[in-house]
Amino acid sequence: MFKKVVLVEDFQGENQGIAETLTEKLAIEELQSEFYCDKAFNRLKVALKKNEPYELMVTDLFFEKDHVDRKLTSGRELIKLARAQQPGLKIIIHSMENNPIYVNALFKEHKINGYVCKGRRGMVELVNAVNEVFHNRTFVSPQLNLTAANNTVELDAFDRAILKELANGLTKKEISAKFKKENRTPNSESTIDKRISKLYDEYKAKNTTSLLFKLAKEGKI
Amino acid sequence: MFKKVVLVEDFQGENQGIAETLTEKLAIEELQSEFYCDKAFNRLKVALKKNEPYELMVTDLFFEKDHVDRKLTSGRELIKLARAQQPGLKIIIHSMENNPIYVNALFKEHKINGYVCKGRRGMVELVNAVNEVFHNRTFVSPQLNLTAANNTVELDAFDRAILKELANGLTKKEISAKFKKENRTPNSESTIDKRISKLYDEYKAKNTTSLLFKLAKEGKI
DNA sequence: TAATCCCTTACAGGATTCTGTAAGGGATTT
DNA sequence: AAATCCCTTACAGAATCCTGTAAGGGATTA
Repeated sequence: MFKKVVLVEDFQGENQGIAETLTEKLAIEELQSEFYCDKAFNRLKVALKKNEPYELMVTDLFFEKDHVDRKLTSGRELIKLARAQQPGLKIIIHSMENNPIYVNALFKEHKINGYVCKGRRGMVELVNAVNEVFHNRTFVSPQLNLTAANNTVELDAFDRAILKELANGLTKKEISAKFKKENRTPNSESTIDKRISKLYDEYKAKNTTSLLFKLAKEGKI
Repeated sequence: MFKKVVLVEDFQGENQGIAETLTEKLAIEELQSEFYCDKAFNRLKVALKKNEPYELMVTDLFFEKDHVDRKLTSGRELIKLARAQQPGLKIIIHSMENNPIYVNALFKEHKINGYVCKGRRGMVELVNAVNEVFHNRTFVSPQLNLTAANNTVELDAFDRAILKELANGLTKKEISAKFKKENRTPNSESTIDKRISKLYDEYKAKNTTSLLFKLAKEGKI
C-alpha cells in the first residue's frame, strides 16, 4: 500500500473523517493533512527535493476563500502544477462535483487516477479508489456514469464573454456597443445574435432566459 | 457535558469526522451516528419511550437521495417532528447552507439552538457550539452574520411557479395560457408581468435573463 | 482563377418583453 | 355607506428578441 500520502480538503469535518479512514482502514503510514492548495503544493515540492516524494494526493476541487492569501484557489490548479512537477504522482479527487463532463475533462487533461463523489458512500468508495489506484488502475464513483452521452459542447471565449454580459442583463445591442468600445472582435449585433442562436441549439434552450438558467444550473458559467 | 447525542449526516467522510470530534474532543459518552433522517427520528422516539431521551441532535439539512425509501427527506422535516415530539431536545445544525434568511427562519420557526457552517473551521465551531448550547446559549457561525441586512425577500408559491416556467423558456403569454388551462390563479398575462417586474426590483435584475441567472446562482430556484 | 467553405456583418419583420396607465372587485378602515 | 388599500386584469406603445435572407471577405481546395 501507499506509504506517503497528502490529503487536501478544506472542510474540517470531512478532512478529519478522510484522514481517519486512510490511516485506519488503509494503514497509510505517513499521511499529511492540508487545508490549502498552496500548502499542499509546497509539501509536494519539498518532499520531491528531498527525494522522498509523496506517492498519492487525495484532493478536493473547490476551496473556500478566507482571510489567508492564496495563489492556488482550486483543486484543478493544484493538480495541474502537481502533474507538471511530478508526473508519477497518483491523484484521486474527492469532491461534490458530479458533472460527468467536468470529471471527464479532468481525466483527459490532467490524467487523474481516480474520482470519488462526496456522499453517503464516500469513504467506502475512497477505500476502493485508493486500492485500485495503487494497482495502477483508475476508479470512478459508479453514480457518475462517465461513458454516458456527453454530447454537450464546450464554450469558447466568445461564448463566455457574451453569456457574461447577458447574465448582467445587457441587451444584445448593448453588448455589441460594449465590445466595439473595448475593441473586442467580433462585435456586430448580428454575429452575437448568431452565436446565441447556436447555443440555443446546443443546449436545447428556447431563449436567453432558459439558456442562462440552464448553464448556471450546470455550473458552466 | 451532554451524555447522549445523535448525529445525522449522510456524507460518510463528514459523519466520521464529526463523530470523532464529538467523542474525542467533547467526551460524549453515547454517540449515535445516523445517515438517514428516518432512522434518526426513530432513535429519538424509541429513546424517549424508554425514558432515556437523547439530549442533543447534530444534523445536516440536505440529504442525498438513494435507493433507500424515505419519509423524511430533509433536516428541516426531521427537526420539525423532533421538536414536536421532544420540545426539550437541543438541536445544532451543521450544513453547507449559508443563506442568512434561511438560517434565521430555522431559529424562529423551529427554535434550533445552534448553527454551524460546514467549512474550514467547521469542527472548531462545532465544539464551541456544543459547549454553548450545553450552557443553554445559542451559537451561530460567525461568517453568517445573521443580524446583517437581509433585505432579500422570500419567493412565494406564485413567484416560484412563474420562475419555473420562465426557466423552461416559456413566454409570459404561454405561462398565462398554461395557468389558465390548469385552473391556477392568478393567471392573467398582466399580473404575471407585474410579478416579474416586482422581482426585478427586489433582486436588482434588469430583465428575465439576469433574474433567472441570479436566482439560479444563489440557489434560490 | 474559380469554386467552396466558414465567419462576419447588415437588414428586416414578426413575436415578445417591458413599462405605464387605467379600471374593477374584494377586504379593511373610517 | 364611503374611503382606502391591495390585488387582478386589460390595453398599448416603445424597446428588444428571434429568425431568416443576403452580401462580402479571407482561407482552403481544385
